[in-house]
Amino acid sequence: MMVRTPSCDKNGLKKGTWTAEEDKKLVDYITRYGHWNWRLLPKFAGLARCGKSCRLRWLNYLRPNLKRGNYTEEEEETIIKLHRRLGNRWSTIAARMPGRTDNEIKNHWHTNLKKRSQQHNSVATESQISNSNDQSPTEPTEDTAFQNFNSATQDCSPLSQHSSSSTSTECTTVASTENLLLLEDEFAFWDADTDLVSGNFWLEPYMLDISYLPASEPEYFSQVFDVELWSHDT
DNA sequence: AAATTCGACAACCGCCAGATC
DNA sequence: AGATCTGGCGGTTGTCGAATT
Repeated sequence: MMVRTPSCDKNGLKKGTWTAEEDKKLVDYITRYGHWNWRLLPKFAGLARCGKSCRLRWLNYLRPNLKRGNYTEEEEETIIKLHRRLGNRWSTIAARMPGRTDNEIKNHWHTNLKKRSQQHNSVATESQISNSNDQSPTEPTEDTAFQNFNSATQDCSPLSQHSSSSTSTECTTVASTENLLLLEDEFAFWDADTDLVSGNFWLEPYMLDISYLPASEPEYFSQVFDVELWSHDT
């Protein structure tokens, strides 16, 4: 749908929009051999693309079981909530939302949810100001608890992509017992539906789920990919 | 009806961390 | 130990169609 002007980089590699033919080559190759090396993959797959471009195309568009668009209220609330806690850690947020990519979530955030979140925040701030005299300063809210966790573990948390060289021992020292208890509470939900993350979804990497596609799209996919498509009943 | 603005999102870019040589 | 390679991430851009003026 989004069409970028086709162009080539200095190495003669193609840039811009992927064609159906390129998609087919990429899917065919990965379905058969997997993605063992993104840099070399395009050469073996017969694509005049850089590895990064192939990787991105696969992860954000061609990978099986991706949902596309049509965010539910629940999903949007989840994104807003997670963003409030995690900030712009899109990949971490995406990991909590099976079928959604970090890129898609990021886009949806910037085009839809940011405004909504800001509105929510301004309302929340107003009510906080009006209630500030009533609230005990020692009583952590859901969000402050998370901030405590973040500040205590920001250099060593697996959630932090920019981890430093701090050792786990140092991190344990920094994170107070209180914070760790809060952490347990905060991330209780993290395990609540791990089967979504660690279960069939990830164990069936090459099962193409087309249940989310409009009626016309399975035909396109089966033509383009020349692979057997099926949706699973859950 | 034409021009302009806006919303959507695929894709690129540069940076970083970890792995490997 | 240092250099290089690779994968991954978040920020940003570019282009389209839709909506508005």
